[in-house]
Amino acid sequence: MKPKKPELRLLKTGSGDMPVSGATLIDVARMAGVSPITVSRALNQPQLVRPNTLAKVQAAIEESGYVKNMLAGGLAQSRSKLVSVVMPNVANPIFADMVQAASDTLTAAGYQVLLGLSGYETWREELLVETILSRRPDGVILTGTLHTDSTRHRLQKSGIPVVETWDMTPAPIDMVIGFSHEEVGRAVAGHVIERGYHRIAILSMDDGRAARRRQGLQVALAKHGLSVIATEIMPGSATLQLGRAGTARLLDAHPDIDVIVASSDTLAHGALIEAATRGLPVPQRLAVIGFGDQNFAAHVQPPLSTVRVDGSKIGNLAARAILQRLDPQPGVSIQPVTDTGFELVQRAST
Amino acid sequence: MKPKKPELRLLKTGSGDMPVSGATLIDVARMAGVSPITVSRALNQPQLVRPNTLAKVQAAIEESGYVKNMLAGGLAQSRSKLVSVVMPNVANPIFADMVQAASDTLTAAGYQVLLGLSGYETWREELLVETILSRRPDGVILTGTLHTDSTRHRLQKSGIPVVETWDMTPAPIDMVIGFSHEEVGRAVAGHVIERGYHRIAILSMDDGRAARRRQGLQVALAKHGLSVIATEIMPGSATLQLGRAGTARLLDAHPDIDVIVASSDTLAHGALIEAATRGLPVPQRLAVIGFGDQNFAAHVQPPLSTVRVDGSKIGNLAARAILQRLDPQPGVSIQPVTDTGFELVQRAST
DNA sequence: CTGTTAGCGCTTTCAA
DNA sequence: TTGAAAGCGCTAACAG
Repeated sequence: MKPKKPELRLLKTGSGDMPVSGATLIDVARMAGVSPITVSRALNQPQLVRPNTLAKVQAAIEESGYVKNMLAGGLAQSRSKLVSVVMPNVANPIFADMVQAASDTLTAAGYQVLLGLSGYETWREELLVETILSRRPDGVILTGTLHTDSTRHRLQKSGIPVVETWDMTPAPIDMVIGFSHEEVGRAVAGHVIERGYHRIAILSMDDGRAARRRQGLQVALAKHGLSVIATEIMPGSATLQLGRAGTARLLDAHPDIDVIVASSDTLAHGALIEAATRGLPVPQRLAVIGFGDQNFAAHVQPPLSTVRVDGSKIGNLAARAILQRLDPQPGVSIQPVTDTGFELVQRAST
Repeated sequence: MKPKKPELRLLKTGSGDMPVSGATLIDVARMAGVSPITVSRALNQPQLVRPNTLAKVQAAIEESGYVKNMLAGGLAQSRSKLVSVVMPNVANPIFADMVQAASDTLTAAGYQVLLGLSGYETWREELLVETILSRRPDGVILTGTLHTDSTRHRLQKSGIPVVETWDMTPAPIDMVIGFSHEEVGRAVAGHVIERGYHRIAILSMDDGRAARRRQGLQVALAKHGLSVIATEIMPGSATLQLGRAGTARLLDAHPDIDVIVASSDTLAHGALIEAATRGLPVPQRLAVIGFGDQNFAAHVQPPLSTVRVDGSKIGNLAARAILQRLDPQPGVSIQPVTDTGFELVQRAST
């Protein structure tokens, strides 16, 4: 057992040498001739510190190259200023839009984004969420409303604000910002029926939300005595190639298909290319309907009909919902459960 | 001054009640009838703990719903298990590919990604890097090699591994994984010259790396007595619309342009659409060259020539470079400075 | 294999 | 307006 000399550390750390690696708040305090807590205040609540003192502290900070340690700060305050955004991947532009918007909004409010890419399996998400919670984020934004029980419980017990996105659910973990995928399917069905298509095919990714849209579509079609004549479910993540390949398979098996309902604009775009290659006029001979739309559908050739959803809007709303919970702004109000809506965008002649 | 009773806290925290919010390591320790450090070991170095003890600890963890606190752990160990990935945005697919790959690699190694979206101005990046450093990440992956002096110094002083990406530089902060944009420009020039194009236009974003490519292109062209007859620099971030609009401006002013060199595939795609709208056969009447390529160029109609770079590869290499520094693997070796190369992909007839 | 002690760097009471 | 003391929850460094 050695002698207890707390001052010893101070002397060691601050010895006249260069500030080799990291200056601490205590170092800054000593340089400025004030107590550590004063430096802390100068940093976090400058209005509580006399301008004179403030100046001394700031000089010391400059000179020492001090960088705040949020690990220590977060531990002491139980506030990490971290918000985690969890989604399957960032390759899909609608997710990229979501993180981008969430990040912008959160950064502006002094938070940082802990990125969690979960893939499409809930057990992966479960592992990820556990790791994420160990960082004590101040909020979590999830994609979708389908999670393991364990994920739901852990998040609920954590007591931090949680937003589920891109979908609706009667039993949210906490807050929800999304829309009904079944309803999207129904809307597409309405459009298909109205246009009089009969030979309907689905080109879709292996993804739960896409499945819900297919479901909504098929149920609504059935009510009108229509059914889907072929379905192609692609594994992995959507690419133009997959869209082409899937379309080729569909058309090879059923040359008389008159409309392809794709689960994403990327697949739909692939379908357009395949159609062009085969010399099938779109939409006269073969109509193609997409989903997603990054102001995209109207600009490819030929233009697509698509269901337009706005990842930026969802990301922004989700971030604002979290922020509103963290420090409530009297003026602002965000519905805990919000339907951001979707929009069926038709090309002139589809 | 109150009596010092450290035991008091223990009694308070662990009072027979429900584990209301967060159980701590100490709570778990008491439940398992061991010391805190044993729990810590059970979690981090299970092989050092007798199976019997381990079981008791695990039971206690289950029962208490304990979640590790990495803020505390990180503070104690000075290792946050966090790596920050900084890039202008995540909307550009090549950047999305980069984060995705970096995240995959880092997650597999037990690290998490702190996302930093910096925009295209170095002063924004500077602010961001400062905030990021306050989280004490174990590594930082930057985009580009153009940074403020302050950014460079702070990072260098921090002593953590840093990788700059997407570019080469004679004076790296630490490590570099990228390629020369001037050289890309030169390669494009070679292609243009070889094909005999004379009426050369540039369609580009307002971005430093794009500028370097333009520079390389123009210098190389000049050596062959060629010059660019028109340049359109678009603000903001690349979209199909911008590509169309820019192309329209170029063609309106110079109807005889025979090749457009675009700074991204998105812009190039926009150019294709505009060309199609005007009935200009590509590439017979107007050739279009892109940059980026997410296996994209070959699949749009008509196909593009493009300079292919691989965001995934860069992200993966960058992550591995960081990891290799954090705990060196004898077998593995990654060049501190690596040229990932690029590839000029030609369509058959361009 | 397990425990004791002493912090990591910051912020929270309270007090001055 | 400033300071002293006591922790936040965890782990390193030694013991035993």
